[in-house]
Amino acid sequence: MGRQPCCDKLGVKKGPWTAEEDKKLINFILTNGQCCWRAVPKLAGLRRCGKSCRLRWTNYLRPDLKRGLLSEAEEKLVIDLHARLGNRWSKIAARLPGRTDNEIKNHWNTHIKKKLLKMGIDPVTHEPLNKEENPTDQPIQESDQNKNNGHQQVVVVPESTRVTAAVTSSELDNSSTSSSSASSSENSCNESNLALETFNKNDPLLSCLLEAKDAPPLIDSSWELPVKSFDNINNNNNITSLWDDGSFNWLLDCQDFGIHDFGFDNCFNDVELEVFNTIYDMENKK
DNA sequence: AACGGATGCAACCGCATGTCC
DNA sequence: GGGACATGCGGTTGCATCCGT
Repeated sequence: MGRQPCCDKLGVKKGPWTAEEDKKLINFILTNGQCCWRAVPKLAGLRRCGKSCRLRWTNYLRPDLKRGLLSEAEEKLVIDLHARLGNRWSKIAARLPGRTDNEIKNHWNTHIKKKLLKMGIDPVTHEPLNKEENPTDQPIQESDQNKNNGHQQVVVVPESTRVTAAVTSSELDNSSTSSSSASSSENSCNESNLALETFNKNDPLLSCLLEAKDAPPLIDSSWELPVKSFDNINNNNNITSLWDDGSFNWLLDCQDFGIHDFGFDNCFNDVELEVFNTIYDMENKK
């Protein structure tokens, strides 16, 4: 007996999501929370596979997602983590708050890989492509099998780049298991700072990258809540001008999300929540 | 302006893993 | 312990957009 398909293939829609479908999914999850993805399409009135709903939510609709290209700092962190973890994108994503495994995977394949190759660095081994043999710095193959739940994956790390500071691969694994969900973004934010601080500057690749002058701040300014904007609203009650000057573009990025589900309602007072709802309505009417 | 190749990203697929009974 | 099912993960694909000719 073969395994049942995750959903009834007949009558299941595929391809890009429409705004209407997004709205249904968001409404459902905001009302009911995330549970039992298999049942979500039916309950939400969607002709989609549960898997597809989960993917759409985690990769696109989730409110805590950052948008736009990865910053220099994030890119460096991805490279560092990839050197230690290999293609374990979800583990890597867990260290970058607001980023999804899919996003990082795509960014790696489309940007970072090419950048590394251009720099003469093998994106798989993180070693120089035409590296001369150096007996004092032989790469050490760290079998990752135990940490990787049986995956036959070997991360090749040169001895000079092995972690001597606070974060080790096993620690990464341990922490990521506890911070793999969106709900732990605060923790993972701190952890990503920690991981960045622990870059081993002896790594030829990392030291090269770290030499870049004027690196942007680790925390993307767009990630901060526009507290000033809320002050203006409280004082002036002028929502439209605030919207026009871009103060609330971050809300557009978040689309229409579940502030209650994510504890954001603890961050906002009643006026702010009202503003949020007004903006949401305005955007829907556009 | 039109065409074709390159690029980037959202979404799908199949397998692995976790959990429940 | 093992089967069934739900969820998670990573590789891959398809398509829209960009860009050069």
